[in-house]
Amino acid sequence: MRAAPTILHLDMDAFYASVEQAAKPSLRGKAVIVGGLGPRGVVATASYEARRFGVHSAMPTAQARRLCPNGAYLVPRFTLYRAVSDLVMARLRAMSPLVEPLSLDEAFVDLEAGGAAFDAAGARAAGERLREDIRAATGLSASVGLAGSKMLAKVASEGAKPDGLLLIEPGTERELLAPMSVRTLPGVGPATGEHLRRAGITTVGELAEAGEDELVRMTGRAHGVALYRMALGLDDRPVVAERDAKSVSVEDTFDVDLHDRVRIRGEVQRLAERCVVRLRASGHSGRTIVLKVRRYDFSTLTRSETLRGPTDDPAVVREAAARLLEGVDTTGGVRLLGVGVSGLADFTQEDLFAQAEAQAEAEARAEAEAQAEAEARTQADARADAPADPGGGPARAGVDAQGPAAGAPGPGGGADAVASVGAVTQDAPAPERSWSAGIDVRHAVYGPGWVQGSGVGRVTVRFEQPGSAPGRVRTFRVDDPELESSDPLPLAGEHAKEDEETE
DNA sequence: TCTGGGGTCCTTAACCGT
DNA sequence: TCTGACGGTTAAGGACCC
Repeated sequence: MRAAPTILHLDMDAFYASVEQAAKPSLRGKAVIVGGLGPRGVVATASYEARRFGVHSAMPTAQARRLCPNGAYLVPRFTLYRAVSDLVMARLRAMSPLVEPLSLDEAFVDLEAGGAAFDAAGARAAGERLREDIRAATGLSASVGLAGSKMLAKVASEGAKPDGLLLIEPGTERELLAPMSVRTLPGVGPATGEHLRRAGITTVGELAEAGEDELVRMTGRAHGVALYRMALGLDDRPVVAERDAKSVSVEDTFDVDLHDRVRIRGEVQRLAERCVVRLRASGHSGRTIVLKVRRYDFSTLTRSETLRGPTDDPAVVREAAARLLEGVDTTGGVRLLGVGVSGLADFTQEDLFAQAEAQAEAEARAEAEAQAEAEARTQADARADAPADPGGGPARAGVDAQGPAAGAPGPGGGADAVASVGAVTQDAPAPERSWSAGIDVRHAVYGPGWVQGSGVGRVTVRFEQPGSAPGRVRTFRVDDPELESSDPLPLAGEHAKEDEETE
């Protein structure tokens, strides 16, 4: 157990919010909240300035607005975050081949495997170099934790935040952990935390004292064993580079609950299509179709069906999802619908066979329903665009359209159903362009900027860009022909240039 | 105006076959 | 032939993570 502290955990500080601040000079030093902006949105990330008001992630955006009414509320722009994340991950991979990304802003690195460090001094040096590197490449701050195991490295980076580095010396971990809350251990969330609290266990030290048998009895086999080992600072999970996806899913929460059964069926069909697009983009097919329904009272249920073989055929997934929906009572209203595929397989020869079989099966059944659904879909126009893939051909097509990517307003917040914004409704075909707060735009005269807000037929744009000084604000009509949405501009990083060539 | 979206892993129960 | 143990698969739900 005397492992050298050469496992590194990297955590970008308030990542989404920090990227937005880097991209929008006028927001530096300000409270920035990134998340869903609709009536049912939640906060994804709050800048440290916003956290001072009590805003934190997973909080309903409405509550955040009450706590911090003057913050900048922005919609997340994942393509931009992914691009920045790629720059960061590239730095990590330059240190070691053993890099395990956990999300866009977090990763483990096994420094020893890469020959980057073999002892505490070397690890600390590598960690500091990495932080400088990331700042130079992206302008963002990162926190680094170093320890002899993944769990401890993560605890360390948590303690290092923001913009710091913390190394846990081997031999000190038990004393270090003992006084900490059980909630600091990965895997202990609200439910387990409360469960343990009722048993009088609130610290990691008390967890260790309880003993393995007791913990297994309280929390179940796998959880109990893992908990006990973590309480002792024991964790021998390796850093694994490539972990393949186990499922693909899409889901939508609606601004208002859906009651109309026809509309619900239509939404399920749309979700199934989107799910398949993603499934194919990931190079997989899948065998189990899952329908998820969250009802008006927030109770959630799932229904699943396993096919005889894997498929990536939109028709097959659509029909399976429709079948699953028939077994669900939606009276009272539905707030969320989701469609997923699990039991993933890479494409293989047999798939073609299984697929044809599954399809024949499904087709035999659906028929009549499909008719009704087709009609339902007409009303759910949206910007579905969807090439539809009529011929039903194998459609294994290499690239398949990935959508307009980047800055496109995207379906983010159930664009339909809006209307609510009092009256108006000019002759023109409704607001077909949605100017979500935070997205990038370009004006024919004033150049690049971003949407600061919109409403009552107006959109307010701030004209500035990553390298520039804080910019001026101007207001336009939402249908101003000189205004268009645009792709995010790269952040102003010293070394950013070479990497962008590829984009 | 309470509570997103994308995942992972675990547990339990039912069922099937050996 | 009946019964039981056991393992694998499927389905459903829940906790947790970022």
